[in-house]
Parts: sequence; structure tokens; C-alpha cells
Amino acid sequence: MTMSLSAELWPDVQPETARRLMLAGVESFARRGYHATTTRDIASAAGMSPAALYVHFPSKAALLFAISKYGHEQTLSLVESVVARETDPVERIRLLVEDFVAWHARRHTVARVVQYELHALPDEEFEIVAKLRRRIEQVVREVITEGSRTGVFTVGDPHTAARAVLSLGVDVSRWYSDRARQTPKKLGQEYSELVLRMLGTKLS
Amino acid sequence: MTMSLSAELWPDVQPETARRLMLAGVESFARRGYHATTTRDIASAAGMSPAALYVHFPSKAALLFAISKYGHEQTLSLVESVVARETDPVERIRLLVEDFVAWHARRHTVARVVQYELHALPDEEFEIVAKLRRRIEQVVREVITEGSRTGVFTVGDPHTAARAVLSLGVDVSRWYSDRARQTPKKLGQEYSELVLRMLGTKLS
DNA sequence: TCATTCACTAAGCGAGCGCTCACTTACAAT
DNA sequence: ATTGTAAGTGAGCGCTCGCTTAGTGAATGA
Repeated sequence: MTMSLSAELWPDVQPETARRLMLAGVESFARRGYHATTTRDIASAAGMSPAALYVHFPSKAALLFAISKYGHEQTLSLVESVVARETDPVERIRLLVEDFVAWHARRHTVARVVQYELHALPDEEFEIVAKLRRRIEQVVREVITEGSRTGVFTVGDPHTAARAVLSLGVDVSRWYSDRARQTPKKLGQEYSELVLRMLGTKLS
Repeated sequence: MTMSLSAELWPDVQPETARRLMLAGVESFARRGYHATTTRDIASAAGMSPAALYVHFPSKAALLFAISKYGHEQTLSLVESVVARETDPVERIRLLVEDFVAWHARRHTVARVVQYELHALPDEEFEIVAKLRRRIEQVVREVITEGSRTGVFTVGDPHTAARAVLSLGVDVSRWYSDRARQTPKKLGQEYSELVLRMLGTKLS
């Protein structure tokens, strides 16, 4: 049996109506941007009356925050799980880029909201997701620094290199579409090769 | 004598008041996004009454279009001028990335509007800048394809590689700030090295 | 001198925004 | 049967939005 997309994206959000609203929010925010979508857009995309949104979320911004926080937590745990199951810096970067890029392609709608609408968040909520973003960047930077220290990578500045690696992944969500020439998985593999060369990996 | 920033950015826009409105628009759009900035924001940032905008531009969207079109034309001519004065694919990519990245860092405010607010344009105006964007991408792709053909580059797919190169440059405008650790010029040089390695350049 | 033009403003219109409120319905517990 | 609660609706409030209109003052030219 098939699961609804909203249940796949947010397995532990209850009830199902709240998930439907989040899905409708994601699609609207991704297509037109947060400020250009109205609460009426979201509600009607979820098949409900405008007031229904406020049964499950205290504000339009709170809906964005729920989407953004969940998305950032997913990418952080994706990154952390790679580091947890691999120790070699080369393999860590390879898998990390593969998964990161594939996620930003497969989930490009969610990713677009996560990456490009966070400035619409109120200060307090923004700070919470900013903290998650800093942790993601830190993990990548540390892997590169470690590989640089042991000599498997050759980079001028690990800080700049980490930025570049993340840029490649993040930007995928900007241009990727369902009619793209490559599957998310294939794109992730191709990008991980580009990144490993970029980091000056010694070929073995 | 020093030139105003608006005159530096848009030398052939007349009169000066129109330039001041474009500058105010750029700053507002970059900080809060197109849909979140009001015509009152723009006018007061330019030190004028709200109605003054409509003396020089028929609509808020027309102001965005003027900014966006000008910005895209600048980046296209930047890219084309590199190709015009160099023939070696390696040097072409090196200078192209240096200039492209440096521009997105030095002009990160304009670049942010150019790269991330274009979806707010009406259909017709969007199509015009989309055409410019396709030409930019095409130039980069052709340089990579040519280098790949003559064997100085080793890439799986020039299409994907071109996307990656542009992603690195575009994304700079998202995170770069005036308090960044590197000057635009230095960042451009560092990025061009990363890119050349990414493209599998044979070192000479 | 006075009509014309231009850049600009003060005031405000109609539309649509986020959000609220009084209310209904479905259903579970007693 | 009665009561309590959660989920949802229809109507609409107060406000702000993009944009317009009528008018002002300074410069220009015959």
C-alpha cells in the first residue's frame, strides 16, 4: 500500500490535516514564495476553508517554521548519519555529497522552501534554524579539515571549500525540476565526483 | 571626485532620481524580498514620497525588471568579454569564474535580486531575462565542451559541469556579506582554482 | 509676462491581506 | 440522553497594499 506524500515527508506530525496543510504550504511557498502566497491559497490547496489553517497553526509564519525546522532537521540528520557510519574523510565526503545532493533534487520543492524562504521567519524562529544550519556547515567543514590534515585532501582554505561544497548542493534545489535530465541518485554521484576532484583528492 | 553608487551601477540611466529609486529598490528587495517590500519602503529609502516612484516607473514590477534586466546584461557581457579576449579553454574558465564570482561577491546586493527575485517578474518580462540567463549558461557550457573535446578538461557531462560552475558563482550572492573573510577578488581566485580542479584540468 | 512643461507631493481609493469570532458538526465519555 | 471536546466553516474586521488623481512650485521659452 502507498503512503501519502505528506505522511512520507512528516511521519510524526498529527493529525493528517496538519500534514496536508504543510504539504499545501510547501507547494505554494516553493512556487510563489512565502510573501506572495496567501493563507487562502494554502487552505484551498489543502481543500479546506481559510480559517482551518488557524486550527492547527497559530499563524502563517508558524506554518513556515514547522516546514523549515523539519526540513533542516532532516538534512542535519542526513549529514550526521553519514559521519556516524563512515570514518574515512574521502568516503565521508563522497556519501555526504551524494545524499545531500540527491535529497535536494528529490525533495526540491521542500528544499526550495528550506533554503530560500528562511528570511521570512520571525527573529526567534530564524535563530533556531540558523543554529541548525551552522551545525550542518560545521560538520562538513570538520570532515574537510580532517582530510586536509591527514593529506588526502588539498585545499587552500577548508572554510571556503566547505562553503563551495554546500553551495553546490543547496543550489540544486533552485534549478532541479521533475523533468531534469538526471535522476537524483545519478546527479548525487556525479556531483560527488566533481567535489572529490575539487578537494584535490589523491586518487588511489 | 567620487561617483554615487547608483551612477556606478547604472551609468546610463537618467535622470539621477530614477537611479536613486533603483538603488533603493535593490537594497529593499535584497533585504526583504520583492513581495515583502512596499512601494512606500522604496520611496522613503530614496527620500521621496510614495507617488514619486510612478513618475519614473509604471509599476513596482517595472522597477524590478529594470534592475533585473540591467544586472543580467552586466553578467552576460562580463562572461562574453572573457571569451572574446581569451582563446584557451583553461584560461577562459579561470578568468570567467574569477570575474563571475568576484562580481557576485562585490555586488552581492544587486546579485541577490538578480538571482533570487526573478520569479516575481510578470511572464513577459520573465521571458526576457530567462533568455539572457540561457545565453550565459550556454557560453559556459560551450567553453567546457570545447575543453573537453581537446582533452584539457575531463568531465562526465559538460551540461552538469556547467550547472555546477554557475551554481558556485550564483550561490556566492546568497551568503556573501561585506564582513566576509575574503575580498571579492581573492574569493574569485580561490574559486577558480577549485573549479579548474573540478573540471579535471591537466596541470602543466 | 505669462503659458507650458516637468518633477514631485498630499490625500486617498478599492482590493485583498492575515486573522478572528460565533457557530455547527462529529464523536467519545459518562 | 447529556455533556464535553476537537475540528472545521462562513462571514467579516481592521489594516495595508499598489496605484491614482488633483494640485503645487520651479524652470523654460516666446
